[in-house]
Amino acid sequence: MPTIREIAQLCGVSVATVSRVFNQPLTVSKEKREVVERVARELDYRPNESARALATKRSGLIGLVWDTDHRRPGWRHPYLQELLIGLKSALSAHGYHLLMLATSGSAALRAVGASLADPVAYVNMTRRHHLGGLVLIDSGSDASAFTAFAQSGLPCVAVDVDVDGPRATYVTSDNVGGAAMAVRHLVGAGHRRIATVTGPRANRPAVDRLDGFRAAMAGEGLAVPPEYVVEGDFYRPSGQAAMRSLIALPEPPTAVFCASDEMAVGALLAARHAGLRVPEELAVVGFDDIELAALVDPPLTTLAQDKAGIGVAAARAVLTMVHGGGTPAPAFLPTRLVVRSSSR
Amino acid sequence: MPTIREIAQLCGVSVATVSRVFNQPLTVSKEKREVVERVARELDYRPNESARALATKRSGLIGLVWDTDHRRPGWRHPYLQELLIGLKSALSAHGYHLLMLATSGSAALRAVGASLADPVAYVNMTRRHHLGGLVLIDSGSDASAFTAFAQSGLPCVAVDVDVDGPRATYVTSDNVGGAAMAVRHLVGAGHRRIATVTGPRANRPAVDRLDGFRAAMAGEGLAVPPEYVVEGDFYRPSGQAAMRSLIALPEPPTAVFCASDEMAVGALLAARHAGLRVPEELAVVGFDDIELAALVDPPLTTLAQDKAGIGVAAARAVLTMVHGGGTPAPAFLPTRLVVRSSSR
DNA sequence: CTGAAAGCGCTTACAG
DNA sequence: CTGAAAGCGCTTACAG
Repeated sequence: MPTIREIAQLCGVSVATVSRVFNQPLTVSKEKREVVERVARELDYRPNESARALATKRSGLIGLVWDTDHRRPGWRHPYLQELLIGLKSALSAHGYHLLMLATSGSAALRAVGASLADPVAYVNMTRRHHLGGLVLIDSGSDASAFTAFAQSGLPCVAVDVDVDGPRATYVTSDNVGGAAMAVRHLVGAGHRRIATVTGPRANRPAVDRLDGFRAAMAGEGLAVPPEYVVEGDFYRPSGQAAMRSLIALPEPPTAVFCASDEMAVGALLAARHAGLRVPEELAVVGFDDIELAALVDPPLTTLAQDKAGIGVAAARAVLTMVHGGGTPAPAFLPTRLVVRSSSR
Repeated sequence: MPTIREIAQLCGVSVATVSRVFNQPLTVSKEKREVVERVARELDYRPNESARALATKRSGLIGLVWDTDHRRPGWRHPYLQELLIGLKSALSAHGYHLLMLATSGSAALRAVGASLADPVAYVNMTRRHHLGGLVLIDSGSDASAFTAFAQSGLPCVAVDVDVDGPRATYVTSDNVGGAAMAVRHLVGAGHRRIATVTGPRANRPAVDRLDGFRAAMAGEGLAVPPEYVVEGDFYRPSGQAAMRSLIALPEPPTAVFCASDEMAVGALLAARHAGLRVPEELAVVGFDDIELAALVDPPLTTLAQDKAGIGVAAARAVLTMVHGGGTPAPAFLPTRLVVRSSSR
């Protein structure tokens, strides 16, 4: 690969001039600029990014923190692929690459004193590699660690976790609004006894969906008896168990809003086992709109999240901070009610 | 962040000695080494990776090529998440990070003359960032471009695409063996009229699955009439269409082996629409073992790929080359027959 | 075993 | 507008 020196020699100018042509082209005379540009093109010159990062203390990289291989092996992000597509596309459009940071739980890092999901380790990597900022994806157990990142002062944006810090923000769906839409949809279909299966209490989207559910029920003048609120963990078995307990109630609900599609599928299974027809005897509404939602029997009514849009919004937020545009407010992306056959 | 100079001053040694403590510890006297190590720990010293990469021409990064946002927007990798988990874990274990390279179709890169999926652009990025090597994931249309990478001489390993080059290899499932298992399973269940829905002709796994199918059928002494081989594109609609045409045959098959679970689900739908009972009147076997396979009705018999294992194998292969261990032979990971209710 | 020095390839005040 | 020079933080022959 040619270097800036070779270009300079071939053009009969100094390396400073060559550098300027790429970084502040307007400060170079038209003639010299054109010569340099032509020669650079002919030699297919590309700046060495390591040298660049060393000199400027900036790299064209954004870090991605996504812990994978410990503690919750079964954990599966409901829409990681779409999220990555949105994130990567939006970052690419601005010439940034995405660096998936090695899990801090790795042997190599543990050797230097880092513990699992250790924010310090990630913050160090960020500095060592001159990353512009960090995107944090919760892998089901690191939410608390995220707070520590957020306070590091590095630009960071979390997905589906609310963090707070000088240069920290987050992106999530409008979970409150989505849950409210679910309630209004069910009420509109004539339901009055509506239960909900929530996500974990510690999870922000779970809390918001419950809040939205409660607020909308109150708005409709409907009561929510305590036994109509069952906590799940977002996974299918918990939805199935929750539904089983709801069905066993003296006065079971006629409709249930599940805080995730996985749990809604579990609810569908429980209904089938109990011999309940869906939607005639039980209406079910989920949240996420995962691929499976359209394929189960009956197809699931759900609140679709703008999965790729969340990735795009996260990318925009980091880039805004990287470019000195201040810390953006948290973004709440609208959800969309997709009515299928599991409710009416 | 402290630098090597500060450590050196505090310890009263030269920067060379400090550097050696981290890179060739045995060449430093025990006393000095221990002092340096202690001070480094106290200051939480971490080497600046940009400086390191500049000096050594090596970075602790492996590049990932996965084009996302063009030409085939609907394309979905059947097991990207598991693949990434395997890849990242195995890389992490050796202290390497994974750099998701910006899509070369981005405006920024196009501006410098790179076209879509342009191997040259990726090869350049690899050099500019001193990446150790490249992992290539086919996004449905880039297989041909992969050949160009492979010939660049950079260490690269492709997933599910056969590439050939001085430092290129690939990882895939034992597709031939998997298809053969499917055939033997169906024959064992008493079927003799067995059809197959293949993937695209240009796709290596598709070709291998067809070869395995044919070989096993021959081995069982069974004929494969030409109309029993229908080409699909791995997606559901194509499986559904293919099954429809098979059902319409004067002598329809009693069993079908689909080269992907998505197509098998399509086949299931076609069978349902035609009023055929599965598995009584038609047995269906898929390939992949995606999450959906266990959840459709009836649950799908399929050949499970070792998804994370493929990622791990890819990681091992690049690292072997990075560490000068030569070019590993292509790896064919075993598949596992998972018998569910769609066949018997 | 250790240090002085050159070098990796680029950027950016500082003079002119 | 342009160049000489210092500097980013590290590594590695080369002497000793």
